[in-house]
Amino acid sequence: MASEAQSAFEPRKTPVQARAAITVGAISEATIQVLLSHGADRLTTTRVAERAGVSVGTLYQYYPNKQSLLFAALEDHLDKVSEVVESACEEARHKPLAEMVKEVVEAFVDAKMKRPDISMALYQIAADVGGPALVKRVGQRLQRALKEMLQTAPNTVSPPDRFAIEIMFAAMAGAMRSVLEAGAQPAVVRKLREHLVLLCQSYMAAATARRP
Amino acid sequence: MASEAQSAFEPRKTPVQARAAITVGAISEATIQVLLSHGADRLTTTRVAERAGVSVGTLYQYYPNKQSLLFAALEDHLDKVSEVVESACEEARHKPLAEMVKEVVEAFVDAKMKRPDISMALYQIAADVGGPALVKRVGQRLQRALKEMLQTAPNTVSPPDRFAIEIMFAAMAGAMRSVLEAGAQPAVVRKLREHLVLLCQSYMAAATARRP
Amino acid sequence: MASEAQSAFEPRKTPVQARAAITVGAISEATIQVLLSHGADRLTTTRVAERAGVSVGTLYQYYPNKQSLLFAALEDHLDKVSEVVESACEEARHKPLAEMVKEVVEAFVDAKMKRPDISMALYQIAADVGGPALVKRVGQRLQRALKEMLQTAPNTVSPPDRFAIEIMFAAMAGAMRSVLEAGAQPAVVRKLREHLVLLCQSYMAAATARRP
Amino acid sequence: MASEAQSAFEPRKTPVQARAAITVGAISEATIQVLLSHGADRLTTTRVAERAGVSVGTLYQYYPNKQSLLFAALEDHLDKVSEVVESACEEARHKPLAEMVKEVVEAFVDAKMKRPDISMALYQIAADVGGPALVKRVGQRLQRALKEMLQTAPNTVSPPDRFAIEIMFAAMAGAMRSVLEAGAQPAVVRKLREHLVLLCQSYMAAATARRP
DNA sequence: CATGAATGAGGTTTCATTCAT
DNA sequence: TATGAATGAAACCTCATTCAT
Repeated sequence: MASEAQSAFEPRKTPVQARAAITVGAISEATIQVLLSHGADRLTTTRVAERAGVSVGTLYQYYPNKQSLLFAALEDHLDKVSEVVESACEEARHKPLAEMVKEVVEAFVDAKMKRPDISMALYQIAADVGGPALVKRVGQRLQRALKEMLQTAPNTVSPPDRFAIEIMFAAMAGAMRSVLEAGAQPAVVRKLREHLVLLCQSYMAAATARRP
Repeated sequence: MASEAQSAFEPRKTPVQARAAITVGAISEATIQVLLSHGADRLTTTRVAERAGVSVGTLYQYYPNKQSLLFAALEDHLDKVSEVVESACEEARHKPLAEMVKEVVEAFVDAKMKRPDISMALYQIAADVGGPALVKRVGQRLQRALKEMLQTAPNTVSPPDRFAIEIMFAAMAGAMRSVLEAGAQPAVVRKLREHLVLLCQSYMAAATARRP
Repeated sequence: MASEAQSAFEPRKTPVQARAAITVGAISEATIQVLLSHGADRLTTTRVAERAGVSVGTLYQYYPNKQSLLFAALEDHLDKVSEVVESACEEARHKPLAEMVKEVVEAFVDAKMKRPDISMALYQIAADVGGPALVKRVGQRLQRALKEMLQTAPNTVSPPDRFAIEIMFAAMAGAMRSVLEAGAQPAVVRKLREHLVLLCQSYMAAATARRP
Repeated sequence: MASEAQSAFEPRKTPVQARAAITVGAISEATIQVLLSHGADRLTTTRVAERAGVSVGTLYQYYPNKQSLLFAALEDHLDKVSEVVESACEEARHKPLAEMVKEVVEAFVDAKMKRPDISMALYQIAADVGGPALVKRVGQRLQRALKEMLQTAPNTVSPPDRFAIEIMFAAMAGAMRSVLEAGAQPAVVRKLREHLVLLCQSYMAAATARRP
């Protein structure tokens, strides 16, 4: 059901020769580079190909159109972040609620802020490329991981519901975006980390029914 | 033929200027309409002019370029929201912290969700048009209002600092964006309102030092 | 019912200013010129615009795409030929059958061979541009004219039926095409004229039931 | 490994050559298939190769370029039709004129209408691929066969001249094309057969000087 | 002032063809 | 010989912006 909506974005062919795999990697890398150095509206397929050291034609052998190229870049990034957060969720199971939240939030912030430039660059294109749909999909994946983790919290009668988790997730994402767009100074990022932990802890605590 | 029947008490607005105001309004309105009906990437200056019932040339007499057109639309929207929130801040002074937060958050949500279509449409263009800078400017205005309000909270040793307010603001914005992009069903919006109140209240409480 | 199938080919706007009318004429003319001088596969929209002394953008103000440009050229030509044949049909009413056929066939040949270069050039594009559909439409118009003329033939019990007329028409067109593609030497064209008259006369006579 | 188990009596075709023949056949077939399923302007060499189950590279080992590919398809078709008509001409020698014409015309119509889809598909490419020249060559071959046949007609002083034959041939071709492009309904094709016989008979009769 | 025709740089995309593996 | 990845010229088309009327 997701595939039909985005078939126009799916990569065109899977490389079978070694050379092809290298080419795809180079194009993918170049997409980010161009996004960073020229900005979203000066990103042209020709420029990306140039930067990747291939011809435009080659680019179009692997991506059916410009959107799919950007879509893939966004997807890659979100997948990486997702994996990190999912791992954190698994690691934190059965720990006290506050601990859980702390570890997951810190993992999220660290993953997103590892390459602030890329994170920011991708905000530029998200709107044009079906970003919201993609974010939603990834969000659901993470929310499931969060939910399962929270169910293992000790001394809990009923953990926060789906919606609370969704809100928390969106709130974090919003705060990070705001900081990124303000320049993401390391000192600020450190404070953000602390504050988001506090914010999420207090919200989760408020949304959880505890055993007396 | 331009100044017939003009009372001496009316503001010194010549018919020409009055017509100009109408034209600007129409263009501004048309910008949103086109954004809604065609999407950001099919918004052309010609189309906007058409929709507004004027010629492109006329459009360019009021806006130096396309960006300024979009920028103005975004600014308008943010200004309206700001005003609402600022009023709420003034009204809520000296009330208990939880009350304060509740009233302001609800005002914010209501203002933003009054025309969900417009809010969403503007997300599409924010990235291309210096949105972040504008949001930052408006954000600072609101944060000042919030800060001043919070300083009047009773039984408080030290109110939340600038950064906490900023985070809270960004978190709210992020959560609202998420709900908007998911379709903004009225029922969901109601739940959002409640949850954001809870989120902000618990966060503000955690970030405030209280008198024992 | 014809318009829906070809809406993509219809001109984009009707010129309202005098300048625009000149422009459209120039583009139309240039289309034929380029077709003659470069051939169908070297006809590019840029080249046509160049030849017309305007920019590509201007061309696209009046024709939504390349096809519509070629379609218009073909339509123009067929319309002109149609008018000539229709007039001939009206003039020839009530004359003896052989006379009728002679006059109409000669009118057709003359109209088509007036600018053999254009006729030939258009064969090149007919296939790509929905030519058959257009030819069919024009054909029906002419067949109606022929039919009405034939009904006025003296000493006739029943004139040739629709199908015979259609065949005759297609046969003439085929023979002319063949001669055009062979170079359309004037001497050959003269012989063609005579032979087509003979062919059509004998076929029509054979397909007509006469009063004894 | 290329020459195992080869009987001394079989033609000196190495397996490699045999495979080549199969490949060429497959490509040729694929060309028509693609023409039918995608249309002339979406026929690409890669697509043809894919359909034939070989790689583009292989295609280019048998055909120096795209044109030659299409040219070969057209030539094949015309050759098949020619053979049929030539046989009919030989069979019909010495029969009465009307009989001759009837048999040849019917053979022609049947040959062309055996695979109406292929006939139509080839119209699409004829213009781009030197069709006229090819048609002329094939036409001359058939006209010679027709002429020789007509010279054997009994009770004839002078048979129709070259030009009359050419015209008749082109007229038939035109009429068939028209019917094909209108859909080639079987019932229509049957009527076409009858009418073309009539048309050609009456024209040939008119163009022949008979013994009194 | 308004109009809308004209501009043209520049973007996306295709596809015949080549050649290293 | 077969493969299919790579090439890149060249086509189509858009749209922000200008300026004569």
